[in-house]
Amino acid sequence: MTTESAVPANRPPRLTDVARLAGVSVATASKAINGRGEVRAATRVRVLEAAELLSFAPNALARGLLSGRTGTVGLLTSDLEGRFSIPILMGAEDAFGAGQVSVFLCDARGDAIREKHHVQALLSRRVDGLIVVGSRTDPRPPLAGNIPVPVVYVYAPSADPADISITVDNVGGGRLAIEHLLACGRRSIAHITGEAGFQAARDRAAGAAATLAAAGLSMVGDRPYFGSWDESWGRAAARMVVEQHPEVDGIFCGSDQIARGVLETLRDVGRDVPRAISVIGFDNWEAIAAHARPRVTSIDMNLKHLGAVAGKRLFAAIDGAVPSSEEFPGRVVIRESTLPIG
Amino acid sequence: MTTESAVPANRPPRLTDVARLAGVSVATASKAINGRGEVRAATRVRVLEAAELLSFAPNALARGLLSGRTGTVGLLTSDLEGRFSIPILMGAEDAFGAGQVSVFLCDARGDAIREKHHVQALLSRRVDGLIVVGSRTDPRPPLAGNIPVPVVYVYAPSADPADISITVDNVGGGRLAIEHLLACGRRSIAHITGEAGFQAARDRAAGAAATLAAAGLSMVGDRPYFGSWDESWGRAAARMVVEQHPEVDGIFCGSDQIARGVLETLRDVGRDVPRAISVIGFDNWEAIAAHARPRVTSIDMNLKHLGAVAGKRLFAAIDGAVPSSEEFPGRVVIRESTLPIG
DNA sequence: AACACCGCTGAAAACGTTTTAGGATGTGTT
DNA sequence: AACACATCCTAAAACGTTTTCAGCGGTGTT
Repeated sequence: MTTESAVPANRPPRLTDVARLAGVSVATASKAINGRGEVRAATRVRVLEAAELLSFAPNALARGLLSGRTGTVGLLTSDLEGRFSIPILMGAEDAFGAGQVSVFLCDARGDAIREKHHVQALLSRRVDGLIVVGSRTDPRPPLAGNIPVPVVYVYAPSADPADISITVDNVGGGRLAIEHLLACGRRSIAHITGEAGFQAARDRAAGAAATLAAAGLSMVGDRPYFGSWDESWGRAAARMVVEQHPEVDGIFCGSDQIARGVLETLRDVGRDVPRAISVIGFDNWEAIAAHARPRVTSIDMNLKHLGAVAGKRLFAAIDGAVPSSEEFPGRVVIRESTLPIG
Repeated sequence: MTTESAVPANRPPRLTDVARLAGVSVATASKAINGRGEVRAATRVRVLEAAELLSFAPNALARGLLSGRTGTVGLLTSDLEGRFSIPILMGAEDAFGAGQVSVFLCDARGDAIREKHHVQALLSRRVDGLIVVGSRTDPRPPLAGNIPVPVVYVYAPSADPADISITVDNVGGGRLAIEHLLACGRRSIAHITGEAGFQAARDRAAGAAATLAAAGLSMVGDRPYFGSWDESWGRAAARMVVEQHPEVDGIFCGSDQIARGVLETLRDVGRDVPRAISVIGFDNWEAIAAHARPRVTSIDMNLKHLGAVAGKRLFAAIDGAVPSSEEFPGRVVIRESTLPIG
């Protein structure tokens, strides 16, 4: 009962252990495992078997130290709670998942100090690149200091147009929403949305206004109803709209929460959705939109796709390419609160 | 205009650069920067100034390779979309944030293969420990293979009682909900909840039943109404309950979504909440509970705290301690759907 | 003036891998 | 039999840091 000579004590196996077990040098073992260099087939098999037996996993630190590449990416988000970051984060993880890349997650909480600190930590760990995820579409200041690795900004673009930003086309989103309401035969359309301080609110409103104008129409009330993003504003604003403009037959809401509030009021005042009036939301937040009564048609911003694209662009940049910024359209997810004609 | 001799080309500065600029050896520079060993005050200052000037950040790979500690933790979640993982994840990040630890995020999507793959990747990067976050409270199989670092399971406990699991006391949560309804003077209480296949549903129901029994009462309908976790089940079940048991004056819902559905039905049938009947939800999902009309009292599971505790216990385990499993109580967040007496 | 001692600094080894350059072995050619 | 040449393998250097140990100069003691 002698102790198996090549089995290491109580530590992860090293390449040395594999080499010893296979009866070759570490250099040969390395080449066999990585499929590089000239190694005889029989030798390669022997090494691979040894590695398998010890369940050897190469030390990524040593490898990274030598090669300069760590196979590691920093993901800097500004609000982990927010529901915008998560799908983006998932998309990015997807883009990496298949390969050999792992993601460092950091939440800066929208705090510049914390952000700087996290960037430091990430750089000292020699990440190959950074993805910066924002929670609103207003441009954000670019990362401070000179960052020695590629950076891709998602959702919230960098204020510096020279940076790579992957964003949502909110103007187009507003257009899509109005086009859908028009396709439903609606002609008296109001727009109830969130805080005017948000670029997203202004962009969507601009897209909506332009599309209505192109159809020879104007917004009910002549301007968007800016307020807050939540249900109570939807309830209050809807009440105003139906009282002041009883002819309204379509409402474009800046968020699904607003849409739910709007639906509630319409129900209270006896307006039938979608027969008498159509309602469309924004964000396609499943939990909110898909469980209302009736279920809410909404604009989906394809955030997961956005994240995936960001991941791919970052890869490209790491490999030396110079990707440019991109803006992606949303799509209409039709549910029961709108009734397309035909 | 000679090139500053100590300024490196176009690469991150190394300790060598700092040492050269300060006119000392790398050994001394290292000691000065880390506050270790005997370094004369004047020398230390000179080194620190040089480091500052070059904005030197030590290469964590090299450091980790030597010390065996990477200051890195793996966070393995099974559903990033789910709203349970996120607060936990935030709490854990908080627990680490202040220190020198960074978090590797991986989403296994509930897929065992992918999970194994991610664990491999994390181990090859020599994480110091692992946190495994589940999305439902049913025990999960422990990580396969022998993991050479400490592991802490959160929310979903490991099926192996020898592992460290940090969980929510769902039985206690059921008790809290019923106690609150009793404190509101309610005596005819129904329980509408999600799928019976979920341990969480069964635990909460058990806690509720026990508490009612201790008060000499029984559940309206004599058993919980198991169904699904969403609003439509809340609507349907509430209709059944008020028709078959018109005496009902309190409803404990297994989720805030169910509670919203229940509220809608009660409104439709003209039952006044909270005067004629009290409703309490579970999860305290802000977006759902805090925007209903009336706003929903709910049980909060303190998930963020759970994550923070998991982080701390992992630290302790890394430092050689042997923490044990812990179960944490929830708390009642009172809103408008219940009206406490007095 | 010789000695011990203290405070500070530097040379070198170590962590585990990849890569380069060169060595050993064997095969075919003259 | 000597040579050129593949083929396969190994020794050693390198990545950037921390740590150990020895050395060096200066100070106080005898």
